[in-house]
Amino acid sequence: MQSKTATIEDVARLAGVSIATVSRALHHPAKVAEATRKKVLAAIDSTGFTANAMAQSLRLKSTRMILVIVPDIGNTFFASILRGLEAVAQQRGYGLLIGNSENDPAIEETYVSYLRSGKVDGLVLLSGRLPWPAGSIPANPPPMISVCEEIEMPGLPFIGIDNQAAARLATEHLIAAGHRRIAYVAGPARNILTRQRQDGYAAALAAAGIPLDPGLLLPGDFSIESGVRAAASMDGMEEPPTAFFCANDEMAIGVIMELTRRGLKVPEDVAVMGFDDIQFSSCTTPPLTTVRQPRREIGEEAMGVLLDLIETGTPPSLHRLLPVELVVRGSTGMPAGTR
Amino acid sequence: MQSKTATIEDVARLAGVSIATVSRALHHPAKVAEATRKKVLAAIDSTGFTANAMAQSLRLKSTRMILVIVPDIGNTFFASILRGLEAVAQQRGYGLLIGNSENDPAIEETYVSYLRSGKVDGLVLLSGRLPWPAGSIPANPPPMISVCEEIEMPGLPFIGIDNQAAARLATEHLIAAGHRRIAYVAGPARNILTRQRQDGYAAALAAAGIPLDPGLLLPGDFSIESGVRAAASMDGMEEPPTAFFCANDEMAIGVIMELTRRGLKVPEDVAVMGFDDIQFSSCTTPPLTTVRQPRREIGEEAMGVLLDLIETGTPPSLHRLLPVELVVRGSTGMPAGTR
DNA sequence: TTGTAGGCGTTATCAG
DNA sequence: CTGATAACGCCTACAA
Repeated sequence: MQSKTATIEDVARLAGVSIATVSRALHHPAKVAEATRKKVLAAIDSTGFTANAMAQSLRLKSTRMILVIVPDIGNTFFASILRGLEAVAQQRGYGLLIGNSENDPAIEETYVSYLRSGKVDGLVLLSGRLPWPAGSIPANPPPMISVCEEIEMPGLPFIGIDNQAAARLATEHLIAAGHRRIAYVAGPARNILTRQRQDGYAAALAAAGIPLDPGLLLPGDFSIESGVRAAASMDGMEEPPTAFFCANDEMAIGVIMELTRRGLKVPEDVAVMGFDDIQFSSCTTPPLTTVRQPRREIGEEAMGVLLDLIETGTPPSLHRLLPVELVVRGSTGMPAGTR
Repeated sequence: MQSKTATIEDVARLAGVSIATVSRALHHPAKVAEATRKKVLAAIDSTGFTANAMAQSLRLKSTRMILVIVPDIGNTFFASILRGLEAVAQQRGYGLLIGNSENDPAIEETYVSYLRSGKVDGLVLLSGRLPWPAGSIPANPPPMISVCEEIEMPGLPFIGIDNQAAARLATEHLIAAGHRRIAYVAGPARNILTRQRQDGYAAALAAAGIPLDPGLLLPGDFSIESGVRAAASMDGMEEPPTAFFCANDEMAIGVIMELTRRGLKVPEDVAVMGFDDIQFSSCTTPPLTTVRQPRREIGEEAMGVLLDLIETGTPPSLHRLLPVELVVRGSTGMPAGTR
């Protein structure tokens, strides 16, 4: 229709009112006579007018955009969380800016600039760390929340699960099935999830009176390949584990692959347990027993808290843990007798 | 430091110059005396000034933001494409707004409003369709490009692969291995990828003098479950296929799962071929033979073209196809003799 | 080389 | 109920 996009002025002219009235008709319908409102709406319709978002944001000092920093967009673990985040954002009239950081400081730098320049109103951190170089947190940080991977910072709200309790649950399942030599395949050493899950693993062992064998603490980095390596490390052991508890599903998948390659049967010879319940965990042979996090709910909850924070300004200082669920599939079972 | 974010005025005052000079020092350093530039930079430093992006965008009529509509954020297929898109966007000073549409018109509606309200400068379509209700394409559409799933619209540039040729390549690999009864597991009926890949499949069959058996055209929807169903449909057949060519990897994974569940060996009893080479395709038992798309390159190329279009305004009307690669892994092989 | 001033498109305040 | 009008923060002719 129009060759350039219409402005509020065009609408005003066509409707025969002032631009103030047009704006009011849109945002405070009650303050405008029904008849003029109709005229304005008609004019908007025929001009195809849409308010310029930049002008609005400048005036209102709010963009209704939330930045989500995710460490790896290719990790399906984050997809459901993003869906949850987006669902309530959309519902409350906010948009989501998904930023894939790849753990690259240069990229995080870019995203920080979005905050500082006012491109977004708030921040969701899925990356387990603040996007600022250590120690240089700004004096007045933007509204933000950390999700799943807790970030230690006073006043920073967090939504996730009780990783220690969940890991303990998982390990207990293995113990209940008769396993006593259970390996723990860890994530990156400094990762908080790794540490919390290892604590849960240790707690379950302790409660069952099983001494923790440091030789059964296997390094990993959350990748499939590191799972493969962990399983391969059985080679050097005089007393190999009868079960692997992996800090995430990807590594568990790697473990299963390598075990299978070596002709070991899962779960008859060795049991494998994952963590997270990503989509493909039900597609392995055998399907993976794991711990499911309520990812969508985590996302929904997190966005709710953040938007409350933005809109009301009340720092909630919240630390909310959602319940997990043990998903027993085929990769765990009775241990292969005594070995 | 400062309790409210500094504006250009604060910087100007501190540096003892006008705001115009500050702006110039930032954007046209050559037009400013070296000494004053230094003063300005120092003032910027000590105020912690960052230009307000909304004000800039309003003034410049450009947001340097690109919207990417992806149909399903949980589909790992898109991750590498997004990385490619992001890499060149970042490099050229643009940001990416990733919009997950879930094929939901209501959500697409939201994203369209981003375009109309000037929140973004351009659009990348990974969804295979325009985000406007049929027939209501705006008179002056924003700069955009379709990727992977071609959208038929005059003047709309496209970057992807030659799906027909790729599918033919895949099918020929199966034929070369001796298969003559090859099933095709399709995607959603109206999906263009499905049709193009089926054409390639049919062409390969025709070239080999193998009649196309319509009973071997199996419905699917790109999901793992539909792959399971496709494999299960062997039940009713008097002459079951000795190979499955699936229109994507997810369905191939489903096929392998169901085949295995039925006690059939892959590839000894039945061969399976996928399409896309998603991450987990190397983790199935056996690992999946498939066709790899150069996804990162596709993303990079697409963003390059789009930004050229935005910056120079020249409609390229481009239709660029990138080469694919046959990735032979364990799920294909010699057919089980004559059957 | 620098400063002045107009305007980008909105919204909200304040008179009428 | 409606209309001027002043910001919002920035960039860029134009003038000095």
